[in-house]
Amino acid sequence: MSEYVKQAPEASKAPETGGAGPRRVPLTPGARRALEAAGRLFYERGIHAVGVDLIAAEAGVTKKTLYDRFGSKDQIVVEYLADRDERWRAFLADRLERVRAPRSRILAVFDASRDWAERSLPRGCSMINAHAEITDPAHPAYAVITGQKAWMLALFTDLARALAPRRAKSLGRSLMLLHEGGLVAYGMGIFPDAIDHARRDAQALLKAAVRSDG
Amino acid sequence: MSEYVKQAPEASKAPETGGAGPRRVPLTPGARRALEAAGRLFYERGIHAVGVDLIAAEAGVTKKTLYDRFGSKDQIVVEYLADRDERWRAFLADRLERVRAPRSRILAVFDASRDWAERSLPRGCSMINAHAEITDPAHPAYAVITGQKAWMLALFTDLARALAPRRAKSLGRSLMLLHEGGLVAYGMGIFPDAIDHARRDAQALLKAAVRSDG
DNA sequence: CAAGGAGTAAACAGATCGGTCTACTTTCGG
DNA sequence: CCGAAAGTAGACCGATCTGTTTACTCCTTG
Repeated sequence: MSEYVKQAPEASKAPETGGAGPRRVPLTPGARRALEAAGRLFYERGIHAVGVDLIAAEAGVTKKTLYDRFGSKDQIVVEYLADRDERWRAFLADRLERVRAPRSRILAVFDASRDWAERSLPRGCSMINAHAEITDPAHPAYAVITGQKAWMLALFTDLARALAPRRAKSLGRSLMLLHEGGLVAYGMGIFPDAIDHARRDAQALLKAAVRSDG
Repeated sequence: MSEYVKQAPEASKAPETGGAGPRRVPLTPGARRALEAAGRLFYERGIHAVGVDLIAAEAGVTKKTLYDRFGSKDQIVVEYLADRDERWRAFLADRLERVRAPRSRILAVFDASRDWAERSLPRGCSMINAHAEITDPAHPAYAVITGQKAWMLALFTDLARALAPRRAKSLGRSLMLLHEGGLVAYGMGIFPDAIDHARRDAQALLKAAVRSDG
């Protein structure tokens, strides 16, 4: 892998859709198939374990197309993570739109995570997994990973503010801990229904928080 | 990497020290240095990102010695994880020996994790990280990873039993969630002092659990 | 109709991967 | 004193890795 210099030739335009972050490459049909294949393979087997030749073969695309569109494997990794993040945020936003009560909105995040997790292999959170493989903070994908977690923490904190404003910061962090714990326990198969268990614990936590907040 | 067939030539003896698991190779001076180097490199950079040539060079050992002792890179990975697990259990046992009150013993696990984490790079739990890279359940290291998490869950459940016997199973899982969440949040730098925060949440949880258990 | 964007097919390059091998040296216990 | 264990030094193997290149084919659009 090159030293993070390469971007796709036509990159560095496109409007900001969600959070900040490097790049998005225009998705031609071939690029779209490549990204879909890369996403599946990266998630199932790990990033380092999947080569560009395999991605190209699975996508029914030549390596030239891969490099014409993305410029480097590192950029494919960035697109993979940014794409998953974007999808997750859209999925979650849709779930949250339908719920009004502050307490239910918080629990809806856990429900969304459970449903999201159950629609693919039980391999847990792609950001946590990617963080285990990408150890260099200068890697362009690193910001996507930490940005996703920072966004989730901010979300929990915001949701907590509507429920217990004085304890929002601490409560947000506690919810984050339960949520991350649920994702990991689910991904590693430590015990069954881990995300549901985390949800129940969150529910108890919220009850106590409301009681003790002004 | 070979298909998991290779073990060190002299393997498959040595008494069971801790939990079950595939095997420990006798540690000659060269093998010890190699394992120390491999452990540091694997943890800091990830398993797939570290080659056997680098391990040999950092350990001041030739590749022949590596393969005479371990037989394969896969076996080095197994030794790396089993060694860390063994060390962690010894470290934790020492901490637990000094505490008697059931509630304090549970909190001592969080304290031990915090201290253990702070003595190395903030890269979180080596088992969680390894699980992100080793995706094949047939890999000999997989049992070490899942075995470690199962052991931790059993530990939390046992400790919980002394405090709230009727809720031990559920309480053990809740503690596990907080603990794993703390490890991940710490490893990814999501917010400061994550393990301490998890400890505080565990403390509150224990208070409530005692109140509602027989 | 001409030009350019998107793509296929496939060879190629250089580096690195895990792993093997030969030849020689050092150390130590029976 | 001798043989086995543990090690160094370093060449070597085939496979795979990321990335590049040449030559050609579609298809769309001005």
